[in-house]
Amino acid sequence: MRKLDHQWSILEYNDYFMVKLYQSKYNDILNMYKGEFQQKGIPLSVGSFNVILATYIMVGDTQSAAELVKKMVRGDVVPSIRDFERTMRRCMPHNATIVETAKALISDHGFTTTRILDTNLIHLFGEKRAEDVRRLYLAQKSRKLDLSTYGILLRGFVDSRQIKVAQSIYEDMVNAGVKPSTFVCSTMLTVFTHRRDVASAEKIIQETLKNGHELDITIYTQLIKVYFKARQTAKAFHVFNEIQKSPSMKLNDVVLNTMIDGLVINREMEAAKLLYDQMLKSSIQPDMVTFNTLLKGFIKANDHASAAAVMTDMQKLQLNPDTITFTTMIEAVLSSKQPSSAQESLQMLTTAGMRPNIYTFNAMLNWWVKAQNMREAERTLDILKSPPYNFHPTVHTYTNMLQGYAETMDLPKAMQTFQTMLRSDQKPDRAAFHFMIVSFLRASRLQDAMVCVKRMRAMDVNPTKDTWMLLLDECHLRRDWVVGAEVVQELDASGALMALPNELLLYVLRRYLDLGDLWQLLQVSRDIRFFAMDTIHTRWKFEVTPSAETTMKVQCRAALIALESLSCQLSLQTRVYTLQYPHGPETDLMQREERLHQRIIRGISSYKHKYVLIEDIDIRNRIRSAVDVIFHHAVFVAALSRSPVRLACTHASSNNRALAAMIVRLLTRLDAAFPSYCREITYTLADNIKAFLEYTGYKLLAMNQQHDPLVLYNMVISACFDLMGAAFIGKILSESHVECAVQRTCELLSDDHLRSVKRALLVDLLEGWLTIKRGLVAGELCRLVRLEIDKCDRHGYAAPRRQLTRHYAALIE
DNA sequence: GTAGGGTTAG
Repeated sequence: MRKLDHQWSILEYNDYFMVKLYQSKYNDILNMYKGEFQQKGIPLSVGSFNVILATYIMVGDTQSAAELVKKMVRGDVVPSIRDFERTMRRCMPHNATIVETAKALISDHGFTTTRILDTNLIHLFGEKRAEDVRRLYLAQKSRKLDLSTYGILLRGFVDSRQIKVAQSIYEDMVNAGVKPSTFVCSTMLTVFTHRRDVASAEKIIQETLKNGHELDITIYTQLIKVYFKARQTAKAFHVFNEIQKSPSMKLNDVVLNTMIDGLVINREMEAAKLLYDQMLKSSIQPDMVTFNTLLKGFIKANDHASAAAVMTDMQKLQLNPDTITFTTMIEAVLSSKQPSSAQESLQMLTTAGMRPNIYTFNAMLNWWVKAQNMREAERTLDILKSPPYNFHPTVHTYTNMLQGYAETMDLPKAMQTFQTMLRSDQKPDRAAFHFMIVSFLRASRLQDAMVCVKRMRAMDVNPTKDTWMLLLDECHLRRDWVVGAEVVQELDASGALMALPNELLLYVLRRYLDLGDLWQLLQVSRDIRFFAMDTIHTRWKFEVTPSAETTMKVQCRAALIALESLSCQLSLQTRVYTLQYPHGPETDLMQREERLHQRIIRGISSYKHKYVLIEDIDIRNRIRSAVDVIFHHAVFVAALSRSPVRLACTHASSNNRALAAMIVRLLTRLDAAFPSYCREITYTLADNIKAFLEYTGYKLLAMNQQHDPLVLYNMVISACFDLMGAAFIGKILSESHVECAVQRTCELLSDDHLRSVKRALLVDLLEGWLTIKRGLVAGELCRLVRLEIDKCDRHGYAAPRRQLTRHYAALIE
């Protein structure tokens, strides 16, 4: 192998080491290295370094391995993870663990040197191994890195489209007190442009200037772009003027193209054309970028004459349309030519001498998707994947397909595409997940859509407000509160709830959540307590902040909210089951109801006044306050919970009556719980009804006839009437109490335009409550009510008779 | 190691 008198070059030593390593002859390697190699003072090369390091690892001499790496801190050879892996692929292709060990050694002992760290990062980014870098970074994160290292990291992640990671590394950099260079500034401007974050862009510009760096025209160009993207045209023009005024900068084609594109983005085609005309007359002539930008704008604005004029100008300058031109125009071209197949549409390109790239294919594919022709979209996908193109589908390719399958409701294909996407190592982005979610929702698979959301969030991809909205709307539509609660939970956990625009937050709270849910939120989520309280305040108009005076009321309110939801379940089940309580599935509900009654009773009686003598008075007052709250809840709060939509459905009035019955059961229970305060509840209730009717009178006086707020108003009065009827059946109110109220109501509603309301109320009272129970003596009252109904009829009203239900009388007892 | 144009929901 070795010729006499021939001095080996480093390459020959390399070969020797590598062959020996392949043969696992570690001693030969070490003898040669420690002997002849070092005696002759031959400088280590990358290749031999890798072999020696591998040898130390193989013989278990970690100490020497670490020393070797540390020795490299001074010198020209850089220990590189990438290079080590390359050597190992040749020498030890079957050893899977050695690379990991070497990686750890290099990063532990080498990365303290900026030069070694930087080179490794550049190597890894060069191989598109951003994920590896991210893991390495997390290990280094705790210490302050060199400015150059930050620069490489930021640029690497921006180039691999990991904008979020770049942004968080920049935050680390700022926190470590490292000031930006122009390179970092430029890199971060791309991030801020992407995010439309003007404030951060301006801040980093100031920081860089403060650091004594001179900002060149490239940075200013980027700044122009940020402003345009963030819809701040005036500021963009300001920078443009600064460039023109500055003696150190010279206006060029890139700046002008950026300006034109910015105007196009902002749909300012007049201004864009003006700039373009000036350009034609100036020494800076338009180029392909200029033409493609203008074409995009005119096509988007549906100005085909101007687009054609641009094409003519292009020819005059002897420039030919390129692939980008074609991609820009492809939608317009295909729509006018209406090809019948993928093959045909491709032909149109190739005969024009175009060689499509992946962008072109994606645009073409998307045209078929939009035409809802998935067969041809699939064919396009096949063509782009096969020879002679052999393109790899991108996220956009898959996402376009997903959109098509979502719209054509082809869930199996959508799921299949999603799987293919994951297998091909393409990370689904928010749009991909969005269409998967749409696919599931269209197939009525809310639960699976939810799984998607969770998976999405686990991958650190956040849905936009539109995706959240879609999910919420679907839950709302299907009245699926179980999944709905999960959505709100995820929304809350994602931190997006508070970041949502107020409009959406209030939508969630007002339209989506019931009073019961809001009540939960008061206790569960501190962040949204303020909003929940405000919503309860403005929509349901009652106090929720506990204080010395209100604690009992707030507790009472909580129990009432729970009772309300109980009564809904009850009325649903009584339709199917028995009229009497103690059998069947009702029993459990009744026990829960009893527990809630107990809570209210305890709330009233647990209070001990410090002056024993007046305790008596306090309990009386507290019973009165409790009944006030109960009345308010039954008439105002519950009435507002019944939306007009709910009222229109058949079960609505049955729900209302169930609630009235439930309230009267509670009052009866209270009556029994405080026997020494005989009739206190009756008096308070009667007082409340009286006050309510007076209030109603004033309301009616103030009300504008044209506005007709009676829809809602009618619900409030009818809630009071239901309560009154139920209380009469439950013997909380006497015949004379009801009679007074009826008389007063008839006076209030004597106007012609209110007659229909009046009649409906009276009929409901008579047929829904007064006459449903045998043996109930209400002769006078019934006569009065019938008389009033007759009066209405004589004025020309004959409403259809209602079906009677006798369930509710049974429910009160 | 720095700047400009083409593909995706709502």
